[in-house]
Amino acid sequence: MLLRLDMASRTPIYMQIRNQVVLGIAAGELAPGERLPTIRALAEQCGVNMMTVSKAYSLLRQEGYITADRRGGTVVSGSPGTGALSEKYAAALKVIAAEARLAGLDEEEFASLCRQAYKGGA
Amino acid sequence: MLLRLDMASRTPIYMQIRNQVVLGIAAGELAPGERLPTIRALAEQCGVNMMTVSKAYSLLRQEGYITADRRGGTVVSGSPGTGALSEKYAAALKVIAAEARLAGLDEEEFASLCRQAYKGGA
Amino acid sequence: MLLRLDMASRTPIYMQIRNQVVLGIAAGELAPGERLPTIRALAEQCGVNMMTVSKAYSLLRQEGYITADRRGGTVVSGSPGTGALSEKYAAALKVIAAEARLAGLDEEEFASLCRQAYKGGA
Amino acid sequence: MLLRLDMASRTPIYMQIRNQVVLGIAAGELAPGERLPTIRALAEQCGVNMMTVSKAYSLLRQEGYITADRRGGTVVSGSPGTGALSEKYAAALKVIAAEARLAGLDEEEFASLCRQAYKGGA
DNA sequence: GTGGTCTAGACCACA
DNA sequence: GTGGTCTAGACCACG
Repeated sequence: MLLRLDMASRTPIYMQIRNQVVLGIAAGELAPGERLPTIRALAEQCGVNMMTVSKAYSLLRQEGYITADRRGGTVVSGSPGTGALSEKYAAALKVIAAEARLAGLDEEEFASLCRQAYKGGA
Repeated sequence: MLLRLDMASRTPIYMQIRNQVVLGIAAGELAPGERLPTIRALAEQCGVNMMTVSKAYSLLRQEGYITADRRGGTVVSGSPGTGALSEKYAAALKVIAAEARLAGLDEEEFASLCRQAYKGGA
Repeated sequence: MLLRLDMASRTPIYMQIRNQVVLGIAAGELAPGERLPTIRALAEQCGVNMMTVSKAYSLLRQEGYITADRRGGTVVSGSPGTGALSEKYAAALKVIAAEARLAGLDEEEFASLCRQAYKGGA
Repeated sequence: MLLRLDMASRTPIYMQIRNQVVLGIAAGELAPGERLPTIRALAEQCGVNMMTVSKAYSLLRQEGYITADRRGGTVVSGSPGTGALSEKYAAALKVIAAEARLAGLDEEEFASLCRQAYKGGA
């Protein structure tokens, strides 16, 4: 599990970390129960401040993707799955679909792209 | 074409305006050649600062969705269509797909959701 | 709305701020739609760091008690009310009830104390 | 008397142990004079560090809920009962009452909830 | 050694 | 001028 951060991106670093952890979990690289790197270790590895990593972990914890075990360490939590995409992501998906339509993709091409994105996390 | 802005959202207002214009174009509510409201009019209608609308228009112009009219107005441009989703949106789609997977949706359900989002802009 | 912080308490400062804002809203001192002090102002007034106040506001926002208006400022949100006490607080209430019982209070005395606490926020 | 510890909770483990002992005493499951498990036994049973259990016992002793037995054991002490809720818990109760009010509960509903919490420890 | 909290600065996007 | 983000330190509670 190696993180790639783009310091020039307008996406906040803590959100980039959060996104890549989510991608890692979805891809199975991070199995439920597996331990994440410590805040300090990840901060050093990425060359960012501890608080930035801490913020990412806090967000992930709040979203239920990970849990902080009081005995030390942070582990991936076996997420139950609500069975539905959150409203926020559904709205984002609509915008992306509009972009795709205006880029000239037809419904099949877009659906294929989406399947590919889904499979990417396998 | 009525804009719905959420002042409490974390998405910047200018981006909300931009997104809704893109959605409007994709849905055919805004046809190529059609004239957009003036910055002043839209700002008043939405109750936001003119600078905010200006920023949205600048972004849309820069992305090629609209073009400055000869007489100072702004019109929807006939989109060329590159035939591919921009890298930025492809990355966002991957994250959304991961969210969907972790929410418990299988590939078919996600693809169906994507088709729906695409059709929504019809 | 004046905040009283106890720097010696083991309750984190950001949580003290959060609690007092909740108490203020419940007491009607902070009406829905009313604007909260800016992070900077409150930080200076309380003699704490901006980030500490920011953390308290973030928590309150996440809990739905306040909303950050993008046009600047933070306002009290008219909370809908779920109609039930969260599990976390229900558990805390059980512990308090046990403490009361062991302190020698009977059911009536405890209920009276609870009513008083409820009315205190009127 | 079986303890249920949540390693993912933000409440420290030693405090969870302390709280459950208090709940156990209030509920009568632990009678005055009754002997508590040894630190070592409880630590093994719960899968936590001995120091953690020791900390909980120290706190309970300091609060007067338990006393050190002559031969090294620990027994539940006959609680004197001060007749009043400690200031700390009164403050916590106020916050909970505020939460309840904002959750939409009226005074009766809250009082009923409190009686229930009190009776729960019967 | 872990995460949690806090400080005293700073820069930036947004409006 | 607002909140959001980040840094480079530090101390503390917990286990």
